Amino acid sequence: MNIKALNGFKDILPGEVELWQRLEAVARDIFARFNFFEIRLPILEKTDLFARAIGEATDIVEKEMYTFVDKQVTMRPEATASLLRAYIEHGLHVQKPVQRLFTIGPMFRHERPQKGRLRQFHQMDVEVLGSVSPRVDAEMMAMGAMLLGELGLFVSLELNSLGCPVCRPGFRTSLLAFLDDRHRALCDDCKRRSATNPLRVLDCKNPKCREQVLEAPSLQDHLCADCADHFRGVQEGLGQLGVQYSLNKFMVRGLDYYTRTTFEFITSDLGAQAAVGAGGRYDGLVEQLGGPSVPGIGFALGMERLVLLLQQKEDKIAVSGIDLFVAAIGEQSSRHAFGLAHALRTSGMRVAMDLEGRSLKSQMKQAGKLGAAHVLILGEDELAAGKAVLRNMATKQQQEIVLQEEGKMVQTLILQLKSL
RNA sequence: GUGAAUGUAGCUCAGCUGGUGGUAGCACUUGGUUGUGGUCCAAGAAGUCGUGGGUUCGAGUCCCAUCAUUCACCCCA
Repeated sequence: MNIKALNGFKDILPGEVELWQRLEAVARDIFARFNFFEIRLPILEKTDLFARAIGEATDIVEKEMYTFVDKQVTMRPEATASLLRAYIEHGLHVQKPVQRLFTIGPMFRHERPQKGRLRQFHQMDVEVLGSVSPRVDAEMMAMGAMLLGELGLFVSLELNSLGCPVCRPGFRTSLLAFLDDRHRALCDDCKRRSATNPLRVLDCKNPKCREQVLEAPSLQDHLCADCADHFRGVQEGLGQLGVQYSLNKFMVRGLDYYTRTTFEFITSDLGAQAAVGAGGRYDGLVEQLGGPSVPGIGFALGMERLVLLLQQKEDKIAVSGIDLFVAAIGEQSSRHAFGLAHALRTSGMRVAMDLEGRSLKSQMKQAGKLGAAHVLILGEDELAAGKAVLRNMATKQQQEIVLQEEGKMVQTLILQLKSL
């Protein structure tokens, strides 16, 4: 019986995990600069939460959720629903009129895995609740762009406005009329979509549909006065902050809750999984979930996809080395070194030693691989003479050190490591 | 859920029209240096050739099934 990880579930091993740590460190730094606070959320929620937030008719809810049917609970397929549930449950709108929150963690969707798409994947999710200001929208995108920029990634930003419950029905009607005229020319999926979710036809990848849809009415032309004002404000803000973007009238969202601003960070380097980050405004959602009437906007970054891009850059991540390797020869020395290494670690140093009784040569090799700055060699001869040899691995300089009682020895070594 | 490709050492891969599993690279262990790393050299260890059937004197190689992986569709971050 050979047990392997589940299809679509991955181990992140040493060597790759450093990239994840760097990604998270950069992200946390930038989120802090923009005054966002972390919130940690459970992975399991009532199934109903996702059905109501994401939309009963979406693919995610219809066929991709990991649900314990008997318990009516589901492993979260995205973060926004859980975050809003917590926001409402704890009355966060009362504590602050505008809440800026982020969360980082695994999400679960039962899809067929492929490049940049796993069944357990990780997102960094950022949300602002309580503001309708178009500057917030612009700021969110600027923050995303800054994050990607500081990671050294070149990703483009696409922007659209989906309108609101006031203007979208009108657009829908004219879109439906347009699609009806060309029903025959559409692919089978789009024939179905015309009935269920006509907006989706706009971003069908089938070339035939794309051609048909080129002349389709544009959402941007059907916005009501308020939405048009808002959309103008967003673009003005982006311009002021120097964020590069392009308008894409065909971009719609797969989740039902989006209104007005939607955007995607897109790369051409990941095959079919072009979106490394996406989000938008969801002004009615909090209320729809039983909370106060509070507007919101958020976006999520796909961490696997960002890590793939970082790997493609092939920047070598310097593995942070250790301070000291204690090399001992013989049982007596090894016993002495065992205690000394522990004392050094207690005082805050990164220390390694070999516990397998290997040759000095082998121990030196290990020290080299671990990136040890120094090696303390404790041989039988040295021990007998009450001494040890300290070697600087970079300069190859060595110097003798008189062995002392452990506490003093630690002090001496800390000083010597700086000077040698 | 649909389609295609691929499964040989821990990893990356050779292995032609069936004839004893590789002086292959990386990684690992040991040695060259009786006690000194990164380079170099040598040796060593490591495999039910995904699994199960079939064809054949003989299958890693051909056929069937099955499982897994990958890419794409779909969907999405």
